Amino acid sequence: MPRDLRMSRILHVLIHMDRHVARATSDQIAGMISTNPVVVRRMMAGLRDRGIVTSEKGHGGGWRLARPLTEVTLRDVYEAVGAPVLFNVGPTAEPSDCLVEKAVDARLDSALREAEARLLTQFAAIRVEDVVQDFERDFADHVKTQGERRVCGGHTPDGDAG
Amino acid sequence: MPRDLRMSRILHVLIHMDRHVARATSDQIAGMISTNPVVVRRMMAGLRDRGIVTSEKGHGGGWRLARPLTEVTLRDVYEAVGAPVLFNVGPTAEPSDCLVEKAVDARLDSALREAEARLLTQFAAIRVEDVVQDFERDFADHVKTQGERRVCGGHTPDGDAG
DNA sequence: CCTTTCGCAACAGTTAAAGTTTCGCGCCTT
DNA sequence: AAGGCGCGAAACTTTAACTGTTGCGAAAGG
Repeated sequence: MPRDLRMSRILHVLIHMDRHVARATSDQIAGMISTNPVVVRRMMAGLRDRGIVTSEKGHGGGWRLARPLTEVTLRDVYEAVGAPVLFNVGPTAEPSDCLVEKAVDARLDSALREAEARLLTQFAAIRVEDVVQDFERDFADHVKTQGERRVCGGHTPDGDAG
Repeated sequence: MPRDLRMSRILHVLIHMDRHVARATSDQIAGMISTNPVVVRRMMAGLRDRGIVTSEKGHGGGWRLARPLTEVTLRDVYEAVGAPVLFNVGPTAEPSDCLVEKAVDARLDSALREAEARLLTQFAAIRVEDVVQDFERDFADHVKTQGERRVCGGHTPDGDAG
């Protein structure tokens, strides 16, 4: 159970916006992911800087998708939150004079860099729209077996339910 | 949160013990990795439980390797420190009722699990002895180009220089 | 008996994300 | 033009895990 939840939360938000609420205020978004509007603005700022969403102030303001989710990959989202360190483990931060430590850290670094490169490649290959497809399949099954049309937090797939 | 340095530090220690100091007290080991003996004992406890090292109390006590480094892999070390969470990013810890969140977390989980499995497989394929080989090659170069025989922290490759 | 050395418990320090509070500043409505 | 809405940003506190530190107990040996 890792710590940095921003990717998960942002994907959650982007999909809700695409499917259910074209425009959403930070307050409404905060409701979707059970947090508060300041945290939302902090997360969304990176997306705005990368042209994934836009923000508007004042009455009728809030957040909108700036491009379709077919043109946003998980890697875009990862970078939009500042490309945080992926691994919780790793070699010592600063190089040492000790040749033993150098050899150890070189090995660890090599393994971790390869794993990181692979993971980022995989992130780049997954469009947010692919996750939407996953959701739609799950949702169809859910409706069929349980007759329940609500998704979560009062939102339905056909419109904003506040 | 700072990165988890235990694997790096333990590998450093194991190699020094194998090459330079057959027996070492927690105090001496703490000197090798610039920390204090309590941290050392905490790290080494897992290795002892897994039969990688042994500890003895009292005069002449301390730590010893219990088996050759050809029989210890990076994965053994990883598990000896409690198999900490590898990734710093990931989905929300607890499953949600929201189908969107479920779809998001399933995708992230899938990508991360695959990356984790690959990394652990790679750790399992690297014996600590392989890192010793890396070190010996580097050390030979070092002696050739700089004529310096010290490794670090006052230890030489031929014996304990406490 | 006394020193050495590990074993263990308890607590403070560090770091980055998450959560909160409180401003200011545009923008739309009236 | 006034007022409320909503983002922007700064300044905290909280959280979680490893790390660092102190103190006491127990075992081993001279």
